[in-house]
Amino acid sequence: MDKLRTVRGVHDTLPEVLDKHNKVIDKGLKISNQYCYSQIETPIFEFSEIFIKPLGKSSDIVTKENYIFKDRSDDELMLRPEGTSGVVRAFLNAGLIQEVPQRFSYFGPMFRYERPQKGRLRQFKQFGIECLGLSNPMADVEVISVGYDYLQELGLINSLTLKINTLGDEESRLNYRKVLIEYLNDYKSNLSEDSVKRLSQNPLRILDSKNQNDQKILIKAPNILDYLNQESKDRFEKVTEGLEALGIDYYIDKNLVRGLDYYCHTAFEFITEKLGAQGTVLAGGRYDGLSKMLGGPDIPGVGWAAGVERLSLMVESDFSNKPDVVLLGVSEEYNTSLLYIMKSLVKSGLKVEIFYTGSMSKKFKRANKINASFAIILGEEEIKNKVIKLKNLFSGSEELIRLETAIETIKNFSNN
RNA sequence: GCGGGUGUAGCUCAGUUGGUUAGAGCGCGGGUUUGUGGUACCUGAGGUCGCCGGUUCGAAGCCGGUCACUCGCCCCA
Repeated sequence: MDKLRTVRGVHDTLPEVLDKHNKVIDKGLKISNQYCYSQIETPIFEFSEIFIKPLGKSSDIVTKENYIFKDRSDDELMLRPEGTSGVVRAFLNAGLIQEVPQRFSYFGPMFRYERPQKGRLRQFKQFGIECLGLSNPMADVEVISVGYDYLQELGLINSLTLKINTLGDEESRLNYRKVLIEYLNDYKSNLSEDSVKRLSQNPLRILDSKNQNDQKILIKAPNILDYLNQESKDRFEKVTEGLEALGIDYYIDKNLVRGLDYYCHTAFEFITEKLGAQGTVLAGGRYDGLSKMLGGPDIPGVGWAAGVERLSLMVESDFSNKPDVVLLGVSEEYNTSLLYIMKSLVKSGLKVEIFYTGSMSKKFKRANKINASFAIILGEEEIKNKVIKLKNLFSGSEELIRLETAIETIKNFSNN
């Protein structure tokens, strides 16, 4: 039995759960399509630089969560840990910079070698959108708005809150970084071990430390919003004004920083209390530098990604695969005829299941169990008279009628 | 990668201070009903007690390791 298991953090998805995933994805495709985002699909692995350069060499995703391997041509490849880099690479590759803006949606599996938890898997699905070629702050608002509508459509918006922040442009960030380091250096001996490490590598990430002592120190830390240059400040104001104009509630979390190098300006997260430690359900931001990091021209972009499994955990399921009609023969010798009948029913658009084995009693019990509405019964009498017996499983009434008549009856019923 | 919890039948769980053939409910199979269901009753199958090792006359229960899940940290969707 032991060898039959899946590898750690990688799960089978059984029909009932997969149905939820698909609904989550379908809603995303539908909403984003209305906003004229077109679906794109990119490979689940790429040359590893495609991810390493934009995400940052020191990022956790690259240093300890990567699935990097060499193929038989000795190329260093990486299973994708996120979708944005691949989409931008594909966009550049296809020469679509001639026609900006471009709006894309995508979904598919991502891979991160992390310690599994509820809502955190090593193979998980993301649905995301990317808007490329627009530096206008209204594009940020548009993208957040698509996310908002999406979560609303899923019926989840009331259990979520939107946090936003700005990381500013490069100049603002460098200025802020300098004062932050100066401030934190005074408390270096009191900071958590992780934060001391980050002080030299990626000081901004100290801001979202959950360590209580770190938090205390951070209360009086300089605020990034005070170190934005005029341009970055104006930009952020336009974004928040835009959200207000659309009636999208948000709160500014000055400590919200994204872990990936490619982010700048707007960063946002929709979070919930309902999933424990993995509360981020949809998150993204602006990544104007990404295209250049990949070796392309300077193309601005904004986007977000949503965790399909996490959203599914919050979504109600009404999965069923119940047939409109079940077919059962008095004995096994009628199964061939039933298969023939099945074809006509399927062609009429009905869902059908045949019960091949068991006694009549067993077959009816099974029909009840799966909640079928009708049964078509075939036996000696029916064959002789070239009819079928149609039984309404709710009322219990039966009639001997022609197959065509039965199809009409069933169709009328299931259309109501 | 770090720390805590859990691991008995397909599912939810009992299993008394270590002591014969490890239990229940639900579900599953067969039957009461050889052309008729949802109820009821009868009956059957299914467990190397996560895995490996140790302690013991004897381990599902104690000890060590390991694997998986879970909660938190880290990080993120």
